[in-house]
Amino acid sequence: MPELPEVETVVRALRPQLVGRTIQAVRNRWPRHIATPTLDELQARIHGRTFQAIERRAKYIVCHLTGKETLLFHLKMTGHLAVVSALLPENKHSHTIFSLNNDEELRFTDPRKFGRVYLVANIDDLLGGLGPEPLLSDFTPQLLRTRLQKHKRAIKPTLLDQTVIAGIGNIYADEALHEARILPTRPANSLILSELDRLHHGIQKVLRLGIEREGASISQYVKPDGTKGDMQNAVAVFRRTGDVCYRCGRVIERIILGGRATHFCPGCQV
DNA sequence: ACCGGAGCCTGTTAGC
DNA sequence: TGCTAACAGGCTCCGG
Repeated sequence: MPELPEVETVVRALRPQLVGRTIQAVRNRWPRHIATPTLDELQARIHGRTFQAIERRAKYIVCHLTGKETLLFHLKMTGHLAVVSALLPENKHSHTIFSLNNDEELRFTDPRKFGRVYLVANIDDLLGGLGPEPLLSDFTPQLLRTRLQKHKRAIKPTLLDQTVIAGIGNIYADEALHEARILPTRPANSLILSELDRLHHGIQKVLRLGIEREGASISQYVKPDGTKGDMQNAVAVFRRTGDVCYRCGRVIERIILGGRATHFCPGCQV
């Protein structure tokens, strides 16, 4: 399930393969894969454009093209992007394929069909409502406090709200709360200053660890080259239900919170 | 304004 | 063992 570290890993892999390449054609075998505009308009607007820069914003992959167009991808649950030889046999779930000017193709494959392609002239239309990037310097404990004070619902689903903080998903929310020793059921606006400091530190620590380990290959996620990340071997609580906490020895529990599986240690998270 | 739940999807897993 | 039903969850939309 690609979250900030997984998407960052994908961006870092794709960047040297795509920057400077020109899109010659687009093929699509499932029209709803393209969220905006229509397939016809996408093809008309994208033909002949060159990748100038590729970056990540929240869980979006943002490709700046010549002509002030921006191509974006969201992998959602099972999306996979890779640059491969045009001779490689196609996967039946490769819904949208971009032919490049070097006998390679950028293929967006997604069995679950949650992922989407966007082409926009103004990225703020799509990204304007997102919360701050948790690894940038302007994300301070004070900013975290300001963002969380507005919400009285549980801290775990609040961390998943992309308008509050951008990029955190189910794995890293559970991991950050464990790192910070905070129960996921705590109301977001109930955290005291010392807890906010720990949570700020915990969020950054687990996200940086996830990037360093090139993502968590839990369920479907693999890197663009098809190999696994390593973060699944470094989680403290996620899907460790029934195992002992490395920090205090109590048994990890699993509850449903905000409709999401939530893993925590009842011994050291309060 | 805020919040919880449904819906989107299909491969994988759990349970009978 | 083999089948079916439940589950997985990021995000948007809708209704309370």
